[in-house]
Amino acid sequence: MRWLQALIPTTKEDPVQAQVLSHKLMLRGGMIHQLASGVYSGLPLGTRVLHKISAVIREEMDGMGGQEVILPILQPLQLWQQSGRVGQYGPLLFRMQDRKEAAFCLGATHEEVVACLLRDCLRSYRQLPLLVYQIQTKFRDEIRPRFGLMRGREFLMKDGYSFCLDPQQTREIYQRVRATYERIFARCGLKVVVVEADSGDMGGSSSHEFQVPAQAGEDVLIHCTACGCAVNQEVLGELVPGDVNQQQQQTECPRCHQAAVTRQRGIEVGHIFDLGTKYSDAAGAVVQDGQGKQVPLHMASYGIGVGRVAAAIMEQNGAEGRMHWPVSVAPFHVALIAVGHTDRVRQAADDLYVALQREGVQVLYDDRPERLGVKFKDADLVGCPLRVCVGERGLQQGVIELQEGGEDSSQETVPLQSAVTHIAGRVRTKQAKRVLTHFRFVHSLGSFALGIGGKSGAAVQSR
RNA sequence: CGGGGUGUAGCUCAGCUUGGUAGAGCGCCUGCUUUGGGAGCAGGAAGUCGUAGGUUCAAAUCCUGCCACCCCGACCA
Repeated sequence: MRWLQALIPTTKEDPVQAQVLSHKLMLRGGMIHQLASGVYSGLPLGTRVLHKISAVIREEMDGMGGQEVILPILQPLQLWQQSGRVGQYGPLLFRMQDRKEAAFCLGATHEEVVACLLRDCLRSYRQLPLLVYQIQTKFRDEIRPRFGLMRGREFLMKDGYSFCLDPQQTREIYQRVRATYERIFARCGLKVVVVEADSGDMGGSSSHEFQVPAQAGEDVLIHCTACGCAVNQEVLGELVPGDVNQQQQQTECPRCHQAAVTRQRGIEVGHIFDLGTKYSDAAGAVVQDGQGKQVPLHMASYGIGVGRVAAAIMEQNGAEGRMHWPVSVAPFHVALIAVGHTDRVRQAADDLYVALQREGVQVLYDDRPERLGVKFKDADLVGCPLRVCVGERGLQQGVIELQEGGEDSSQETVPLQSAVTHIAGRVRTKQAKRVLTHFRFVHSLGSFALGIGGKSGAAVQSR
């Protein structure tokens, strides 16, 4: 993308509305634009990041046998009445009526909808375990939207739902999704901790949150080095005394009562729930098992806040006026900067821009007639993993300059002739590192869960 | 929903106390000079002062209602 004509409205100053780092960076970097409280437009850069994160999620979910679907955003309110969630969840729902004055709401989550879907469309227990997911905008009339994409009233979420024959099968899938989630976040360059959580209005027996430790986090995480428990403070039903902002301070563990508790703030980027049969019962979602008996489907649900992941990455990898994206989710691989305005520089930069793209490298080419300082400051904000400068000074020696993202990375020179292969190679290496760390293979859910290939039906029956 | 705060140009703000009909910096447009970390000079475009009403000869300024946004609490991906 050529910067001159791109919609990237960077700003020199922090917008007043933003308090936390990720929000400031997103606004200053021209990634998002606020329309109303908790409602944002995604500008080209922000949209690209959300797409990249979504792509990682899709790869991993598909890789473990998940099937992507698109569930309706427009939902009959009646569904929520049947599941009994209008009560607690009610105020969070955006409601509306159709022309016949029938009550509808916008999808805040899809347990009800997907339970109905499976009730009608599941043909045989042989299809189980089944995992469907979608990546879609969710609507919640939050009491207090804040911090940009961290808590919006309209936000992009990946929600997944598994259906099993029994609790045991659900536990297996649950554990596998948990492992998949850890891979997803690792590929996004995030350090996460998994904590026990409160399942809240969602219902069900057990739930875990994926928390990114960060000052800007809205949750407080408790970790006990003695008993090993890691929980969200809200689970304990009591406040652990002391100052959250003093990480080193150790207090008594509410579980094992040893003074070995550390606490930190966290951003909840994912949450998984073992739901039992709550929604299946409400929807009448049953299946005939191997003995011909009607049994309710056992359900679990799995969420990831896509925008929140982006915000969390920025909290972890950003600084004032500066971002550094991991290649996997960066808006562009390379920021290409034309230094100076001579014909020779322009020609060389133009050529490099075209050649790199031909090699599959995603390039943000700053071709604006701006001064260098302006281009560098903006490049700092956008935070591409690699920065390439083409300038008169280098061209005289037949080289361009290459720099890794990040604050104090050193600069190296690369001969112009080998620049394309060198840069493309560097991008591939950075990507490969992640792929190798997270090696995986595609297989069906059933065969994995049962530890054998093929005859999943028979195996379920023998259980 | 309770408590606090803010609404004036695309952005950050001054002007309001003491009413007299709107300003600065940044950004944007034109020209010249600059050009290796947010340039200089000259010229220019841009605002129903959140909104509705009231007081007044006269309201950005005083009064009342409403709305929006931000911050602190409950909520969540």
